[in-house]
Amino acid sequence: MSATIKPAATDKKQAILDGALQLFVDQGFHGTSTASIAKTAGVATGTLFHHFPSKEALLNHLFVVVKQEFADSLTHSMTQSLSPINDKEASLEQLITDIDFHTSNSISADVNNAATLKSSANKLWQHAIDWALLNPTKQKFFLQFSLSSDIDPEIRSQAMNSILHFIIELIAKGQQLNIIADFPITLMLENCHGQYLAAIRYFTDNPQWGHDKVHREASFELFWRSMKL
Amino acid sequence: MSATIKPAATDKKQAILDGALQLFVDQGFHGTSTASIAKTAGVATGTLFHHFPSKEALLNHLFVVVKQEFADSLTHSMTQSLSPINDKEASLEQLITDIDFHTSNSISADVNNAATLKSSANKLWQHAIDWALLNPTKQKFFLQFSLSSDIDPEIRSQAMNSILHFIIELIAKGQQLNIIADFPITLMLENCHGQYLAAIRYFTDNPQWGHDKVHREASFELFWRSMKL
DNA sequence: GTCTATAGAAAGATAGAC
DNA sequence: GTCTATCTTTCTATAGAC
Repeated sequence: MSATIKPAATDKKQAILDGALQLFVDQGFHGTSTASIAKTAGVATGTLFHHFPSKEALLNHLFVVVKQEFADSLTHSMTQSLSPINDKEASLEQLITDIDFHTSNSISADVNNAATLKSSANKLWQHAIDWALLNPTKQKFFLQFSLSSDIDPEIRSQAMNSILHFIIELIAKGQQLNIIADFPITLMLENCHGQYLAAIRYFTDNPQWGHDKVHREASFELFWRSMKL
Repeated sequence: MSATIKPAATDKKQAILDGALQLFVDQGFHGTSTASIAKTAGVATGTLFHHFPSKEALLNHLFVVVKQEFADSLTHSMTQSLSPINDKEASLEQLITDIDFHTSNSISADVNNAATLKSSANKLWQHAIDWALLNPTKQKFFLQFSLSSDIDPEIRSQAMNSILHFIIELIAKGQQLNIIADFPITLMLENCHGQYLAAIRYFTDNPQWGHDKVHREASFELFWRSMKL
């Protein structure tokens, strides 16, 4: 339901995940019965418990899947815009390594100044907002369940760290280059996350400004002003 | 009821509210049974439904009470630090009016420059963080239920607007005085809210920095850099 | 106002046929 | 893999004594 083009949910397991996502967002976890999930997905309750051992397992699996989808979208946009030269898969780790050890290279020369780093950060920021606007239900799912006690703590911290890890490293490198302010890094990470959540809440609450250049750029400027040196 | 010293919960209604707050935060709304609330409060289930017509009504009442307590604490701190001269009750509306129409007065002279406005904003920011640190359960309650579909939408928007209204006006006045950047005001409000949530999440997750001057000032600096012109 | 006892509905999960 | 049917537990809310 949420993706633009999809090879039809011949798979009933996917239909269960899709239905659960929508119902969990609308009614909460405990407010949604397994019977209603099965009905929405067009399957029987027995089928749901064939694919997932329990209701909790279904929620945790859904959380990991959606977080991974978001992370993949971000990393994909970064490798596209920052390392189009490399024929091998250009990972974020590689970008960071470039900045760290080869500050006179051609690639890192592109990012080793404030103006270009700001431009790169802007692209990443705008892409993250685009993803939220294209996936409003998944975005609401994050807002509701990222802090929820319904998610297994291990699953949550694991999913969170894997996604935010590359942002931590980027901030650290920006500080070493004297481009990013040198406040405590975990505080800056939390602040970065908080400003992102605020931005997507604003744009989903006010869809008319979602593609307005002034508002989109303003949301990035607010973010960048707090981060830059 | 909520202040530091409390006349003991002789009132069973208050005991129900206290127990519900703790259990809703720990287990979620639908994850908490009315029986467990009554047991925690040391009363019978019949007593709970004598004071509240339904479980939903209990949650909504709790939401309004806690939000109001937070708002009262903020407004009280502002009237103390900004208008100690006035013998009449110094309201926020009055402060804003002072800035607006009497820019050459003695009171408004205190705030009609960037340095003093920054100092006032800092006091407000630090007080808001202190409140969250002194009331960790209520702070978690906000994080979990401010966006939850379990709260009646009318109750929520009413409670939110009444609290954030004076911040909206302060930002608007700061913009008129060319002290605050003139991005769209509702975007700035949402950003302000997001940065506050990020800060209290950081300090509750890392209690060791809760009273560290460097970290506390850093959290304000991050906020102020994005807001100032 | 507060309690005990319970009604009536709905929940998560399972068994077994196909 | 998917279904129907059902078991057992737990839930919200009420009734009525004190």
